[in-house]
Amino acid sequence: MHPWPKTAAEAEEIQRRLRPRVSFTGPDRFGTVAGLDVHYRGDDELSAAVVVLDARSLQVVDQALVHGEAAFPYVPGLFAFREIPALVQALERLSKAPELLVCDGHGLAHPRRFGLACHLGVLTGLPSVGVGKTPFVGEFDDPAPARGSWSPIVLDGEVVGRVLRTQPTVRPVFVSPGHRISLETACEQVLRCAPRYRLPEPIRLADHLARYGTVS
DNA sequence: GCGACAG
DNA sequence: ATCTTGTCGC
Repeated sequence: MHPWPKTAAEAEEIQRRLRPRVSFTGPDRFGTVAGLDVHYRGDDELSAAVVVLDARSLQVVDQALVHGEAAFPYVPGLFAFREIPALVQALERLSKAPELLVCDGHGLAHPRRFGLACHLGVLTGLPSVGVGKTPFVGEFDDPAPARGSWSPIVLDGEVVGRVLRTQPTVRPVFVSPGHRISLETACEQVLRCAPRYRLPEPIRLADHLARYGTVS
């Protein structure tokens, strides 16, 4: 991870410079799907995990876990600079690159339209989608109670994501495109990855791996 | 100016 | 993110 920012101003400048590289078109079928998550143990110590699943069976086919330190303080809007170095290292330890990255954090639904999912996608060149557990930016209505229901997240008059209900009557998740994917395909993939629980399986397993050191 | 603010 | 018990419901 080349020149890493030292100040918030530098970090924002990097976001504005990389933002134009984001693409919203790409594959709409994926053979493998990777979930990424980071677990903190203290102020700076962290564990970054990546779990790769067969997109069809949702069975684990690969995984990687790295321990390191946060690369930047936590600042809303600059969250990616904290976890990206460790997450990229974890991705490099996989036997082969996954076809889609499911990130724990927003993508386009970001103040400068360049959240963690976009950043990770652009740096790796891989399709990516952002899945947030809580809202960050934009306005939205509560989606209907049925699984698959959704409502748009609007920021400055632009649709930047969707509030998606992955399970009946369960609190929805916030989906936004990362890189090389459309909002429609992003939601389709997140829903397919969450057949049983609120959070998509790739993220649940990555969280478990980062937290306990093992999947399952 | 003040408050809110992904993980 | 993390600090934290019991409790309600399928």
